[in-house]
Amino acid sequence: MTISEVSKRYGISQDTLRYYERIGVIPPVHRTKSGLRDYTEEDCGWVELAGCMRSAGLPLEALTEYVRLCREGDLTIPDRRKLLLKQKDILARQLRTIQETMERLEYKISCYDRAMETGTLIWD
Amino acid sequence: MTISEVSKRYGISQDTLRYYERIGVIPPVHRTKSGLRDYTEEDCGWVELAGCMRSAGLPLEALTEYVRLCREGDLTIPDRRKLLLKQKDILARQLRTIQETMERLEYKISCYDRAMETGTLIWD
DNA sequence: ATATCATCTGGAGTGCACTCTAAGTCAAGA
DNA sequence: TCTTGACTTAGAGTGCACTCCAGATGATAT
Repeated sequence: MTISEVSKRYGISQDTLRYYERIGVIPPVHRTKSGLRDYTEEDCGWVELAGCMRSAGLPLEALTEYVRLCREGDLTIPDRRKLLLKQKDILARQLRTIQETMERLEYKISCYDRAMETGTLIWD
Repeated sequence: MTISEVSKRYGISQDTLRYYERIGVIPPVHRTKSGLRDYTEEDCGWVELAGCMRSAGLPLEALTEYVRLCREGDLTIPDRRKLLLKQKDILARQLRTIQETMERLEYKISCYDRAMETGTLIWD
């Protein structure tokens, strides 16, 4: 699979795919004899994981560290588990923050709804 | 209220408070005769709102635009409502993304849990 | 009055995550 | 074979949201 195909498949730019590989967010990608990237399904799996984690806002650093541990072998399984647990906790906190902010927005929107009906803006 | 008190109260650095005011994320803050910032409760309300929206990851641009509309008067109420609705939709999408990523992380963590018990890592 | 600490402004610097550029190599069709 | 378009690298540039700095002024305690 070429880089342009992978780019389209996951909605990640070619530049970003090369960048991710360069800094270790994904492991080195398989190449053709002439040096062109030729993504295997496994390579694609790493791209998809990176895209998933990034879309949730997790930092590239956490991904590079995870990839590093995976490449080091089974002895790092407890460390990998701990790393993922930490990122999950970060997301759980972010989830609550977003929920609170959404409620806040919904309240303000409802005030504007009423204001547009009655012509009077009543606040907080 | 001094800037250092507001900084402590909301966990936002003094530099950031000045920056937010400068670019219009909050309206101009009341000053003492000698030019020092002297936050009223209303000023604090804007700071708190900015902190809330930022903690959820909304861009400063949306906040400056909202503040600009508020300062323009009641005619902008429909625009303000629309703006908040748009930000709420962005958060709703982000919420789903985070939930999906958390499920993904939970699955991987459960695989590692099993691997640490049985000594065998079974994937996807 | 003086020393010390907080605050002020304008502008420069930082970190993150891309994103673009230049100059070169590779591959497929006419 | 030639041309066109995709791909390669290293390195520079961008946008966002701060964050820091220098030099000046204000406020407070001795």
